[in-house]
Amino acid sequence: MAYWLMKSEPEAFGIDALKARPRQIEPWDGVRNYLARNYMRDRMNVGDLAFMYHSNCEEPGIYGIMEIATPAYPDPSQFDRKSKHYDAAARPEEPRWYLVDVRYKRHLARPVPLANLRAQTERLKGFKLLAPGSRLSVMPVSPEHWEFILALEGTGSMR
DNA sequence: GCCAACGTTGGC
DNA sequence: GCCAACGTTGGC
Repeated sequence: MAYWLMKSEPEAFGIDALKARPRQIEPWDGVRNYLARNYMRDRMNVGDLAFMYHSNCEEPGIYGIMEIATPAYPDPSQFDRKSKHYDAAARPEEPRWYLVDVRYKRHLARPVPLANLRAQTERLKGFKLLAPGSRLSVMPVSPEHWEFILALEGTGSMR
């Protein structure tokens, strides 16, 4: 089993919205970055776990845990002219963008803010989220980093 | 194939 | 709202 981190803007779709879905499942659509796509399409498996990271908000950080609920399949929004994720270059017989469905697992008891992650330069060495200028919206998390971040969950502010 | 221009991301 | 970093586009 592998671990992941997936970013979302909570104003658009956050952990609360995922929990509120009827089956607590949602397609993770709109990813338009090739590396992020490749992670979903080629390396994710059903049952993998992912942190939900909230970006572009008052307190960026990790807020919840999701489970990968489906294998990757073509993102329907690429073919939808009315979608803001529409891609005129994508054709059904040759899809360009893929997604997975995610299922709500739980909220973190206490969110782990980005600032707290940044303070852990030693233990989180190599974590892609903390790489300068990193904007990847889907990235792998090593088992060691996953466990360490979960250990931060209950600790509140690290300051 | 280079690279400048452009659009987007996302912390602050 | 600012702006730095990054990915993509398109002219040449």
